[in-house]
This record gives sequence, structure tokens and C-alpha cells, in this order.
Amino acid sequence: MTAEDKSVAVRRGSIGARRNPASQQAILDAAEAILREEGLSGFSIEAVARRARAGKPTIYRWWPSKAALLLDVYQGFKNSRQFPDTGNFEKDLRGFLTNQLIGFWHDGLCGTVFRSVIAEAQSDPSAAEALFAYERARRKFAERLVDRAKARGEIDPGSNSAIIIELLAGFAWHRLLTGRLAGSDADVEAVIATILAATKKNPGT
Amino acid sequence: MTAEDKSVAVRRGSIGARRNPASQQAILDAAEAILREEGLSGFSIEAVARRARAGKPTIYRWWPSKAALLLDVYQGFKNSRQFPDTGNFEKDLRGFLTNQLIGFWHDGLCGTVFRSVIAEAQSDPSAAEALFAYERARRKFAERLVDRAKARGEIDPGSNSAIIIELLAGFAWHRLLTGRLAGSDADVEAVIATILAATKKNPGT
Amino acid sequence: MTAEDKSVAVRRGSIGARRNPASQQAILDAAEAILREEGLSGFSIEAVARRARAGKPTIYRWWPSKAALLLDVYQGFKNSRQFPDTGNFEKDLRGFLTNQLIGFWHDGLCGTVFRSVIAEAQSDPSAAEALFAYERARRKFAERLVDRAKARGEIDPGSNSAIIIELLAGFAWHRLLTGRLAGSDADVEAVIATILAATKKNPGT
Amino acid sequence: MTAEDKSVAVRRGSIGARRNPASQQAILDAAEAILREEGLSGFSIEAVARRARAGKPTIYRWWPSKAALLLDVYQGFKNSRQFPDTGNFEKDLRGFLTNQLIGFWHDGLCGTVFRSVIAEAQSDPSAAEALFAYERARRKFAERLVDRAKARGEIDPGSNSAIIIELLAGFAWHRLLTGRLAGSDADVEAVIATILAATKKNPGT
DNA sequence: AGCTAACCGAGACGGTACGTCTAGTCTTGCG
DNA sequence: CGCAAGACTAGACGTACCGTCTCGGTTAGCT
Repeated sequence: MTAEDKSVAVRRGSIGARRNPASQQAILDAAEAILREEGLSGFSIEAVARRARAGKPTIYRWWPSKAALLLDVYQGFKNSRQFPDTGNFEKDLRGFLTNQLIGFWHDGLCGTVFRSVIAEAQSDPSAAEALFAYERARRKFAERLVDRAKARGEIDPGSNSAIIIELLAGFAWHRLLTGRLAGSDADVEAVIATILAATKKNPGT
Repeated sequence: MTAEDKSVAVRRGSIGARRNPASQQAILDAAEAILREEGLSGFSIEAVARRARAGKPTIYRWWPSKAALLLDVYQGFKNSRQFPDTGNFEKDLRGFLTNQLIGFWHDGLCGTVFRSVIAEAQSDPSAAEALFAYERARRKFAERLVDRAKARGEIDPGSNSAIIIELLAGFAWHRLLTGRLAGSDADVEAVIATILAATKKNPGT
Repeated sequence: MTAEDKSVAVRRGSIGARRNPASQQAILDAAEAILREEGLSGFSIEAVARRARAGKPTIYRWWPSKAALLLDVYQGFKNSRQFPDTGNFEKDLRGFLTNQLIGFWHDGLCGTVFRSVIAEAQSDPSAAEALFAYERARRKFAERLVDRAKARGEIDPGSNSAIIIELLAGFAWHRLLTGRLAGSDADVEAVIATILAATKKNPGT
Repeated sequence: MTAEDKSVAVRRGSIGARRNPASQQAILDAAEAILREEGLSGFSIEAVARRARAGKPTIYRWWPSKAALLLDVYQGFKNSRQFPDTGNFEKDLRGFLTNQLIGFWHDGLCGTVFRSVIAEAQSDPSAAEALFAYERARRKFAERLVDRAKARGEIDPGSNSAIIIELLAGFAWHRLLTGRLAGSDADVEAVIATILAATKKNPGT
């Protein structure tokens, strides 16, 4: 068993005229491991191929650019964290910032990977394309958090959902990109308080 | 005469045991020109040296990394824009967003350069160091904008200056990094309105 | 046809996971041409790569050092010249000096290349290693020339083969390295006469 | 005192409009020390200037090339060894090989320096010029050794002085350049024996 | 059952850029 | 004017990756 196990690990080979999921997984695993162990500066297609014992063309066949691979690694993380509808605006805000943004990036590798994707997108148009589409969708989704609060009559109905979400996202990006995710807990509360103040229902009406 | 003129232009040489400002300027100019014409992906120390007709060691002598050079190019822009104290919180906010952030980046090359610096900082620790110090200083400076409004009694004295400034900066970074600076004018107004709402003095007290 | 022909010539590319003999040959040719046209001082890996339209790593992949490449160029020459057993000591001596050493180096490029290898070996240990091994083998081979004469009873059986060969080789190296190969013909005869005198059979016994 | 002492050591400075012998000596000493400690491959004008705390132009002003400096270092050694007229051909030969060539190079640094000069001369014409002139003069001088023996009637009057000296010099160069100076003592005796045999007076006449 | 098409690993290829080193020239300011 | 100092252009060094290519081998699915 060990022998076969080893030979499987060492040599994957083709499984015919279709994508080999074992190779795909080995490449994603290698990419993740390199990012974890050496950071973005040690991350290269060459290094991933070496570590995954894969040929470079195999990578280029399935991921058109470094950023596409990074984004794919990143999306592998997302499934775990929850983003539930708590029925309360403040709790939803806290959940969004904590589970989807700062807290999520903070633990483990996700933040590193996302920073890398953003950096890559600044010089690679196709990476930008992919990242912006992903980001746009996530913001659209998060805006429903505000809309639900408006629908419940919990906040000022004139609140601008898109702006509120982008303020939150911007804050989180800024923390991520300036290396200040750690110790953001108190500041998250201050941000929530600010947003709550900005969306409070006008008492005079 | 023309021949000599050309040879003078082509060959700068040393001016003794001290930095040659002509070389320094030629390098900054070349760096800017390359960023303008080819963008970040075409930007390399090699290309700058070639274009500036400078030796690579001359660049490495004065700028320890690609990012240091980028940041230097960026700071060459800053002198023009004003950031005055208007005596009015809303106008100050608008001025900050427009003259220091979004509007400033939008016109010309500045945005491109700043994006490049941010990207570089994600993989190069020394670039991160320089950018973060620069950024921290600018935020500290901008926080006085909020503090002045508090001192004037214009806004809620409990407003958190640091958070407000970082929300604005984060919003602007996010627009810059997702390529959405253009057409942000209406959104800038919405952001200002949100911040004003969040800092409105409590009428009940 | 010409266009395609040219493009074929210009771009060699890989032929799979093995050495491309066309590249190998192009590099050797370029190295030889540079030595011929510009001499050792113009010889650099960079220049060879440029001329051969090859990448530098392709050269470093197959030749660990400048000297290894030089030695390879040199050995490309050797095949032509003969070094036959004439059955006569004097003729063998003359053939050795003329065909293997002085005369061989004198004509064309060989002398230049060999001088370069020797020079390189004085500062590069791996070059020294290669040159000394090559040289040792050639001396061992040449000593058989003397041993045959001893076996035929043509010369004093007490003659020291190794010393005689090294005297000849040393003489030739000295001429090569002091730029005095030209016009050595008469001196070659004098050397032969000296060696013949030194190995003459003792008539008294 | 200590302060001044240190400043003297650290900073030599100019002594007015004439060559500073302290600088000259410091440069030669530094050159020798680098050759001793790091060998030829670590030897560069740059390194010498650094070690001697001298400006590069100071070196270039007085030594036109790397080889000129090397040769100057080499000639600094020569004064010690003797090369007397013993009145006996065999002893003169032994003295020449031992005191002037192999033995001399073998001990200490001299061999290394001389190898370096020879290597340099293979690519730098001015170095070649200087070395060849030096070498020619020394051979001319050594030929008198043979001529004296002829005059004494000690050897065959038909012996070719120039060839004999060049055979000896060639043998020594070859040993030096192939890194085989060590353990040459027995071989030196064999060379002497060979030369004696070649120059023995014809008993029949 | 044989053929073919696409996949796989491997690694060479021409290139570009890296950051360092040295060459040789130049200019300043001190002595 | 000699000298130390150190900046300057220029370009080679050897390394790391880039993205492309061809190879030989494997396997699945079509004929």
C-alpha cells in the first residue's frame, strides 16, 4: 500500500483526454502551501509546478495567469464561514466585518492570499477583471444586509446601501493592505458605531 | 556644436564625490515617463536605467528598491494640490476627498503610481515600511480636520477622528484599487452625507 | 520561403525535454566567431548569448563556466590533425611539435583559444581542473612516442619519457604564451637537435 | 596622540603636488595582501583601492593596468634571491631552476603573482608588452650561464644557449601554470641530467 | 480492437529582469 | 598639482522566472 501510495504521489500522469482532478488538487495544495510558508514573494508558477510535481503547461492550461490561480486558492477558503441573517442590523454589520472581511482574513492564510490577488490585479488586467467581478458580486450581496434593515424599519430609509457597504469594505481593505488587521477589534466596534449613527432614523419625523 | 550638444546630453558623468542632481532628475523623469507610457507592468529598474541613460548601480545607490523609487516619483506630484482649512467641516471633507484622494489620483499619473506602490508593498517588506509610514503620517494630519470641527462645536464631540478618516481613506483606496475612480463624484457626495449624518450633534442634549 | 527560412533560423526554441543540438552548435559557433573577431577580451557569456541568439541560462545549463565553453570550442578543432607513428624518433618528435603543438596552434584560431583556456585556469579552479586533466592525458599519450623509440633501441634506454615530453610541451607553451609562435620553425629544429643529443645512446657501452 | 594616530592611519591625504610614497606603498601592500588571502580571482583595482583606502584614480594614475600593478608587486619580491656564478655548469643550472624559477615561485606568494601576470597578459596587450620585455631580459641574462660554461670548455661549444634556457624556462612555466610546482625536486634533477646529456662534449672529437 | 485526441510529467528554449560587481572616467575639496 | 573620496556610465556576472514548445507516455472514447 505504501509503495503504491508513494508512486501515486510521485507520478500522477494522464488519465486520458480530460482534466486530472488529482493534478488540479495537487497544484492548488502546492500553491496554498507556498503562500503559507514563503509568502507572496516566493510564489511563482515555477515554484508551484516544482512543489506539485506538475508540468508548467499543465498549470497554464487551466489557469491563464498567476492571479487566476491565486483567486482559485482564495475561493477554496470561502465555504466555511457563515454570513447569516440575524434580523438585527448591528449584528449583521458585525457579522459582515468579522466573518466576511477582517476576521476572516485575519485567521490563517486568507488575508495573505487576498492581498496577493489585489496586488496582482494592479498590473495584470485579466486579474483585475476577475477580482473586480468577484468583488462586485460580493458587495451586491452584502448590500441586502442594509436593505433588509431598511425594510424592517430599523434604520433611516434614506440610507445609501452601496455607500455603506463600500465604506465597510474600504475600511477592511485598507486595514488588510496596510498590515493592520491584528488588533482591529475595538476599531471594528467604532466603525459599527459610526455606521449606526449615520443610519439612525431621524427622530424628528 | 550640435555634436557637442548631443554628447553633453548623452553623457552626464560624475560631478565629484557627491550626488549628481541631473542624474537624479533624469531617473525620476524616466521612471515617470515609463509609468505613463507603459504602466506598472513595463516598469523595471532596468528599463528606467536604459531610458535615463544611467547605470543601474546609480539607481540602487539612491533608491533601495523599486518601491522607493515609485514613492519618490509619487511624492514629486504632491506639492501642487492644496488642502486648506476652510473653517467648515463639510467643505473640509470634500476638499480632503477631492484634492488629496480621489480627485488627486484621478487626474494624470498619480493614481497609477500610487496603485503601483501599494501593489509593491504587498510583497516587499521595505516598500511596506515606507508606504505605511507615509500613509500613517497623512492620516494623522487629516485627523486634525475632524478635530477642528469638534473644537468649533460643529460636530458631535464624541466622533472618532481616526475612524472617520480611515473610512474616507479606505473608500478612496477601494475605488482606486478596483479601477473605479472615474465617475465617483456623486458617490463622494453620498459619502460626505453619510459622514455628516454620523457626526451630527445629538439634538436631544 | 525566405521569410520562413529566416524565421526558422532566428527562432530555434525547444525540442522537448532534451538538449537541442542546434542551440549547442550555434553557441559553439558564436563563441568561436567572437574569439576570432574580437579576441579573448571581447569574449563574455553575454556576448556569446547575444550572437548565438540564445538565452544565457541555456549556456549556463550546459557549460558551468566560461572556461568549459572555451575548452569545448578548442576540442572542436583537434580532430583534424594527425599524430602518426612514423617509426623514427626524430620524425615523431617533429610531428609532435609541429602537428600537436606549435604548428597546430599557429594556424588559425586554436592558439588563441588555448591561451584563453590557460589564462582562465589561473583564476578559475574548475577550469584548472578541466585543463589539467586534458593536459595530463595528452602528455601521457605523447610519452609513448619516446617509449617506442626506447623499445626500438633507437635511443638511450635510460631516457626519461615524462621529462622529455614536458620539456617539449613547456617550450611550446612558453612560445604560445609569450606570443612567439610565429617564426619558431628554426627553433623547433634546434629543440629537436637538443633532445636527440640528450637521448643519444651511450657509444661507450 | 591616539586620535591623531588614528586619523593618520585612516586618512592619508595629499602631501602636496607630488607623488605620496605612503600611498604607493599602501597600494602595493594591499595588492599583495589580497593576492595572498583571496588569490587572483579576488584581485581587482576596486578591491585594492578599498583595502588601501586609496581612490581608484590614484591607482590608475601610477599603474596603467591591473597587470602593471601585478608586475610591480612581483618585482618587489625579486631582490632577495641570489643567482651567483658558481663556476660549474651543473650547479649554475640547479641554481637557475631553484633560485630563479621553480623554487622561487614555490615559496610564498611569488608563484601566484607571476601566474596572475601571465594570465593577464593573455588578454591585455599592454600587460603582454611589459611581461614579454621582462621575460626577454631575464632569458638574455640567463643565457650567459650557458655561455660561460662554453667558454670554460665545460660543455659542447655547439650548444644553443637560447634554446637551453627556453627549455628550462618552459618547463618551469609549465609546472607553474599546471599547478605542479610542489614535488618538482626530483624532476628538476631529471631535467638537469637531460640538459647535461644534451650538452656533453662529443668525446670522439 | 485499433485509432486518435487530449492530457500528463518533464524540462529545454529564448528572453527579461534581478541585484551585485568591476572597469575606467570625472570632479570636488583638502593639503 | 597630487591626493582621497566617491559619484558617474557602462556593461558583465550568475540566478530566477516567464510563457512557449516538444517530447514520450497514458488513457478514454470513438470508430
